Amino acid sequence: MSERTFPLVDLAECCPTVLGAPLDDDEAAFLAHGFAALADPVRLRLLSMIASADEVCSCEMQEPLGKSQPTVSHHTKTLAEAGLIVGEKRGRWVYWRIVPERLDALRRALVS
Amino acid sequence: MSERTFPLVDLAECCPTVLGAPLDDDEAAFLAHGFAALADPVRLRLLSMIASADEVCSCEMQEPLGKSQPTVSHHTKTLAEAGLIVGEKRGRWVYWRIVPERLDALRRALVS
DNA sequence: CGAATGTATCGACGTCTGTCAATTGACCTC
DNA sequence: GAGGTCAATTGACAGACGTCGATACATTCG
Repeated sequence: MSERTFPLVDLAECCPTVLGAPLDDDEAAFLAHGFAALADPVRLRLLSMIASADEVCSCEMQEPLGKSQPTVSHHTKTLAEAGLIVGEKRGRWVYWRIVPERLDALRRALVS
Repeated sequence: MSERTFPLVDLAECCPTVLGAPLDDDEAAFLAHGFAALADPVRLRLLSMIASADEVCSCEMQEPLGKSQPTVSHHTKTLAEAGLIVGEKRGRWVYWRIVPERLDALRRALVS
């Protein structure tokens, strides 16, 4: 392989990280739960739609995803339980937003 | 199996990101496959052990993980197929190393 | 009130996944 | 070669997961 520079300093300050020291059981389970929420194409598309629009109603996502209403509801629940999104009910609708801190924590876990 | 090459430069600059614009099906599937490899506590501990020691023999990981030899082999295969680690056979042993570029690509997909 | 609409839950189904015992394969050493 | 050691594969099994139709729950509007 060609040369590679290691940006060691950066943001490796807090939080459990995969690549620093060996993880214990609890840290591994916590991170695995987060990554499991990202391990499905439909959920990733859901997440990207929400992130791109800042706030999205469930009813807006069903059609572009090509999935049934129960399926969309199931996936939003999974993402919410993983702490990646939060929903707010206004009237008959539920509006979802990204939780940037949680995504950041997962991202930082992968810092080299 | 058609071989597809990813130049390092492209990996460093391009690549799908979850939070920028809505993902299409292919991008979502590609990322989901990567995150799925991270979605298991045993695999995360495996990965962190390899990353911490730079190079690790399979035989060294079986005991601290408390898993059977076939199970460890199964997980290393999963990680390798996701492109996160590579193995080199030397004599009777297989030594595993991290593939930083692949982890970086997944990490960058989560950039806000 | 009752009808309509958006969401969540339930039940069922097929598929995927994690696990291990048993076996096979590769390699080393005597 | 024979026997020993490490890794990969196979087969089997239980549990988790993605999906959808049907249904129940909430809220708004006549």
